[in-house]
Amino acid sequence: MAFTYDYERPALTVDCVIFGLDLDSESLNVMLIERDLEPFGGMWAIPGGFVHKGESLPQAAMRELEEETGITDVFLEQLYTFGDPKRDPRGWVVSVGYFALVSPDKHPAHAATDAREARWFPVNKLPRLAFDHPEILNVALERLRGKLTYAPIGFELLPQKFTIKQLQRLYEIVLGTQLDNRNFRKKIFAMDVLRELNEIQKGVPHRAARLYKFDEKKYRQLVNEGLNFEL
Amino acid sequence: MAFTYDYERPALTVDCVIFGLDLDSESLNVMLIERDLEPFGGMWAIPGGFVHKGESLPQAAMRELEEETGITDVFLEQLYTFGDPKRDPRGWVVSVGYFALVSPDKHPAHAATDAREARWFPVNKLPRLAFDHPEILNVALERLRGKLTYAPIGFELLPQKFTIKQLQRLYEIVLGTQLDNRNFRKKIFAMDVLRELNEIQKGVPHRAARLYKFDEKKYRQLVNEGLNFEL
DNA sequence: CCAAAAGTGTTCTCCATACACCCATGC
DNA sequence: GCATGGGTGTATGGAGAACACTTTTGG
Repeated sequence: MAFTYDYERPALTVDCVIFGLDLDSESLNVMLIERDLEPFGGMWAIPGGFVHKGESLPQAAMRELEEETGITDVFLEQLYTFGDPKRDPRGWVVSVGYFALVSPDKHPAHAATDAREARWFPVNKLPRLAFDHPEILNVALERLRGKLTYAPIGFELLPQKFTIKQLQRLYEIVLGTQLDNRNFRKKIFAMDVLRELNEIQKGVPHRAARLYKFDEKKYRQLVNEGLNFEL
Repeated sequence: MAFTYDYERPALTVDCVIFGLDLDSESLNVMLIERDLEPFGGMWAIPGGFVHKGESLPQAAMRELEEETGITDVFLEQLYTFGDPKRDPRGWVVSVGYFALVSPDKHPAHAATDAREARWFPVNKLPRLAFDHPEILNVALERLRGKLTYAPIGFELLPQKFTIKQLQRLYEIVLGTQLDNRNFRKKIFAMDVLRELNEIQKGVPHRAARLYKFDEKKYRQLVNEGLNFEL
């Protein structure tokens, strides 16, 4: 029993890279908070904080998310653990990185947050970041881009009801590519994971597009039957 | 400064899932060690141990690997971090999981280890494992299988010089599929990442196959030019 | 010369790509 | 009726699946 205490222990934190999509400005955004304490006072940082005893890691990540940004109920996935002994000037602090995807339904990517000092930044117009947060953010971005093509996580960044074009824009924005309209539609419809709604877009100055929902039940079922999502 | 000490800290460990391939018995193996201490005394476990202060996580993983199994200089990649507060009956122990791939050149997957109590087990004939190690092992296996198809990590499990057939067997063994001989060759040659050697297999009672090496330099170069490895 | 595995040629099908076209709606 | 984006049809090439075939070597 005793030997678990024979070594000095690190402090343990979670940091959450929170992604949001702004379809108006066509940008992928990240939520950052302004640090008031030293070190790195006045700089921007990824939301995060210490893991409490008795908490699981995802619990800690969700708690910090809510405390610092007011965001709840989002897609959350463990990213990577950063443990370089010099990553925090205050001492030995190991951080488990998470990444979160928030839908504009739950939190508009251009609006202010409830929490003071929290703001969205476009991923290509980031301020200088505290600690090793640039690295964490890079890892998160790579993961998001990588995973987008083979897992249905993009829907987490869209409103529940979306048009095919919006879905396509999402892929184009995040991956930085241009996709052929026709072929994108064929591909996504071929997978048969969308439910067509009897509703159309509103407030556009041209033909309104049909709205769709991601059908998660059907998706799971198809996966069991051997489907592998790919876009 | 003081506030980094306001919370109780977890013990931090690394655990390494070590994969090896035995081409004779055609099995994917995992190296396990027999625990002598309680809890879980007498059960088998994934090699691992406490992270020391001043060490980075990969350093700790490599050190534990060498101390417990004698294995050095292998492919090592961070897997996932396991932090359930109940995962260790001794208290709060968070573990960063790693997975390692070892070549038969460096450590034959059927031989005994230098370290006492360390042994290879075929992944489909595992003993009961201590702690949450079954879960860690599953995550590692999924990662290995997933990554094998889109990253050139399979070569880490083969000797430096190998035949195309051996490479194919590797994929068949790990993925549990059967691959068409002709098509496999076409695919791997089409990617142009192997260097043909002026050497052939020895000691086989039939036509000897040509030996190849993975050409890492060429691979990196091709990746820069837009190649994406896939098998 | 024969068994056993190495290594090759070739057809067929399907799907990603490219691009032209028609449709619906607001102004 | 025309501009704007939504939505569809279809020819083409290339890659993967399937499978028959030839070559080389040890005994």
